[in-house]
Amino acid sequence: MPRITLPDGKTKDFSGPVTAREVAASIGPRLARDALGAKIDGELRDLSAVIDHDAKIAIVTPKKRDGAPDPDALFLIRHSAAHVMAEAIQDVVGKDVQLAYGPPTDTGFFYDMHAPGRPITAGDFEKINVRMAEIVKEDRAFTRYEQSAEQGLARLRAEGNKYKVDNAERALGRSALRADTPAAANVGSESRPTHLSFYATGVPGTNWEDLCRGPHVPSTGRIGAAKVMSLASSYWHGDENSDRLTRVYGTAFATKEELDAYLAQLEQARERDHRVIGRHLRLFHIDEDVGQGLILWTPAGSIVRQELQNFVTAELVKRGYQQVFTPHIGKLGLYRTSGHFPYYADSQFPPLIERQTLEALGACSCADLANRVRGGEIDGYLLKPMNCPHHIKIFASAPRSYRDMPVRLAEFGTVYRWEQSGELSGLTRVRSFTVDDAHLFCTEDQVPAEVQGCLELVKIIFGVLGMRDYRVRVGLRDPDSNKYTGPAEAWDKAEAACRDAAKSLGVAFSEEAGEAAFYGPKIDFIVKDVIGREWQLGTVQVDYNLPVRFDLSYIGPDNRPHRPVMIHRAPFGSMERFCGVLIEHFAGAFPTWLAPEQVRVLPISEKSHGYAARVESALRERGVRVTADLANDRIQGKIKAATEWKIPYLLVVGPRDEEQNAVSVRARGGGGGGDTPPVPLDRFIAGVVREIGTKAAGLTMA
RNA sequence: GCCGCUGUAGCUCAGUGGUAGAGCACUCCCUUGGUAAGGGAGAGGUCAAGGGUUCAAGUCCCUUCAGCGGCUCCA
Repeated sequence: MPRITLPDGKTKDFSGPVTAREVAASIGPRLARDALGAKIDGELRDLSAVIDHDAKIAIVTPKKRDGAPDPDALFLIRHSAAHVMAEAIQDVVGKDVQLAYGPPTDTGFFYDMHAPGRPITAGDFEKINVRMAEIVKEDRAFTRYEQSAEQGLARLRAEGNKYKVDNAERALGRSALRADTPAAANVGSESRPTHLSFYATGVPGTNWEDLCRGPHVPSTGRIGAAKVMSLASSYWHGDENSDRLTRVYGTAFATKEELDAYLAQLEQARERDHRVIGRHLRLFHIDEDVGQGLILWTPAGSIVRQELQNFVTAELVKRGYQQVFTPHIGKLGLYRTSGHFPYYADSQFPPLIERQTLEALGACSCADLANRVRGGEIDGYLLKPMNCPHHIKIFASAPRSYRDMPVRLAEFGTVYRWEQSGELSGLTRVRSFTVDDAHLFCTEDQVPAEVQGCLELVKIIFGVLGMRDYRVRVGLRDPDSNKYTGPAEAWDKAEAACRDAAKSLGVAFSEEAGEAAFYGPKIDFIVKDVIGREWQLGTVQVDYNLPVRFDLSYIGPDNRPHRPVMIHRAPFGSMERFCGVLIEHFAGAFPTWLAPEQVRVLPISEKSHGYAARVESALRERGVRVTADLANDRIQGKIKAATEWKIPYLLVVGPRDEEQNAVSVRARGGGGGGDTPPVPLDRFIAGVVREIGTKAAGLTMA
C-alpha cells in the first residue's frame, strides 16, 4: 500500500505498486501528458519506474510551475538525446563505431566513441542531424530492461566493445579501479548491484540498444530539438595514457525555440569574447612572428592594464607592502632549491645555457646536454616560472627581526610558462604573464590575519570592478598524490589556516582536494568567461615549505632563529588573464576610469574646430584621455564611428555650444539622442574628473 | 601534445581548377552640417608558409605554422 507524498505535501494512497506515470495520471491528464520522468525520494527516475513503498514523488515536466525550464527535464532530454545521436552516428558513419561514455552536461551532452573504420568529421553533421530528427519523429519508446550481471557481461563481451564491458564492470563494482569514474549501470543504489540495465530505443531485440543506467524520457519524440555541435578528442577515463576517443558534442532542448535561443545566445557570447573585442578595440595583439601565447599590449590595452596596476599599487601602499623589482631570469640552482625545475620542468621554457659552456661542450648531443643540465653538472638560467624565489632572496638578504614582520614584498612580476599549444587562449591562457605578485613573510601567529588581509584586498578589487559572479575554492592537497613538497604537519596547519580564512570571508566556498599548489594550499577566486570556461584569478596561498627549502629565518623575541611562514598572493592573478575576463565583464564598455579613450569631442563642422580643440586641451590638462574628431564628416557619422569604440562620453560641439562655453553631452549607451541641453564646460570637466577619481562604475554625467 | 574545424585587404567575409572580389576602415576631392553611416575617387593582396598534382591551383593532395572548440595539463 504505497503512500505517495507530492511536492505540495498532499498524499495519495495506492492499493499496490504503481508506476510514476500512473501517479502522474492520477493527478491529471495534462500532467501525465507533459511528464518526462519523476523524482522519487530525490532520485531522478524513468516515468515507468515502479514504486512499491511509501515515497515522495515529484513529476518532472519540461517547465517548472514558474515557466522556467526544469534542469531535471533537461538532464533527461539530453541524456536521451545522447542515445539518439549515438544511434544516428552508427547509422551514418558505420555500425563498427564503438560507444564508450555519453553523459549530459551543463549545456548539452557528449558521447565518447571509437571509430575504427573512418574518422567522424564535421562533414557528417548534417546527415547525423537529419537522422536524429527522423528518430525523434519516429517517437520510439525508451524501454528499460535488466539482465543479470553474468548475462549482461557475456552479451557485452560478445559485442566486442571493451569500453562498455569496462563500464559494466565498474558499475558492478568489480573493477579494481576507483569507482567514481563514469559508470553506466545501476550505480547509486546502496548495495552492490547484481543486474545491468539496458535501454532500447524502441523494442528490445529489434531497435537500437545501449547499456545505460538511465533514466530517460518516455520516448524519442519527447526530445524536442537536438543538434550535433562539435567534435573533440578525449581520453578514455580522462587518462592521457589510455585510448584516444572521439568526443561528439551535442545539445538538446524541450523545444526548437529554446534550442534556437541557445544558439543565438552562443552567437552573442562570441561578440562579447575578449579576443573579438580586443581586436575591434585594439587592446592587444598576438603576433605569429613573436610567438604563441605572447601578448603585445597595444596603447589602448596598456592604459587599462596600467590603470588596474595603479589601482592595486595604491592599495598596497596603504597596506604596508614594499615594492621590489627583480629580473626575468634566475640561475637553475635557485629553481632546484625551490623545486620548480626538478618537478615542473615540462611546463617551463628550457634552460638558457651560457655561450662559453656550450662552446666548451663541442659536439655533445642534445640528450646528453639535457641530462647534464638535469643532473646539475651544467648550470644555466631559467626564465622565471614564478617570482617567489627572487623575493625569498630579497627577504634573506638582510637579517630579520620579529619586529620587522610581516615583510610584504610586492612586484608586478612577469613569469614564463610553457603551456601546451592546444591550451593557449587569447589573454586567459598565455606563455608569458605578469602576476600582481606579493610574498608575505610572517610569523606563524600572523598567518590568519595576513591571509584575511589578502582576501579583503581581493574582495575590494572585485567590488570596485563590480565583479560579483565568482566562486571561491579552497584548494587542498590530494592525499593520493606525491607531487607536493613538505611534511604533512605543515600542510595540515596551512590547510587549516586557509579554511578558517575562507570561512571568515562571508561568501560560499568549496574545498577541493588536489587543487593545491605544490608548496601549499590556496584560496582561489574563480570566474567564468563568456563561453562558460572557468578561470582562476585572484589567489592566496599559504606556504610552510619554501621557507624550509631556502632555510629562511628571523630572530624571535627569545633571540633565537625562527622559521617564517610565506603567503603568496595575487589579487588579479595575472594581468593578462584578469584583463581578458574584465574585457568580457564590461563587453569592452569600460567605466570611465579604465576606458582607453574617455571623452571624444565631435565638432559639428569645420567652423567649430577651434572650439573643439580648446575643449580638448581643457580636458587634457585635467588628465582626461580625450581626442577630437576633426574628420570631414557629418555629426551622425562621427557619432556612429565613436560609438564603435565604446567611448564613455561624446561631446558634440557647435556654434551654439561655443557661445555659451558649453558642450552637448552624449553618454555611452544613451542613444536615441536628439539635441540635449548644453552643459557648461567647467561643470562637465569637474564632473568627469570626479567620476574618474572615484572609479565610479557608472556614467555620472549621463 | 591529441581530435576536429578554420586561415583570402587593417576588420568582417564572398570566391564553381581558367583575369583577386565586396562592405567597413584608410587617403584625397565635393559637401559645412546639431546626435547611430552625405556623395565621389583612390590606394591597399606572395590568397598563412613550403612542397606536389595539373596546360592552368585561392580552389585538389602532402608537410609545417597559426587560430578556434574540446581533451589532457595548469606551481
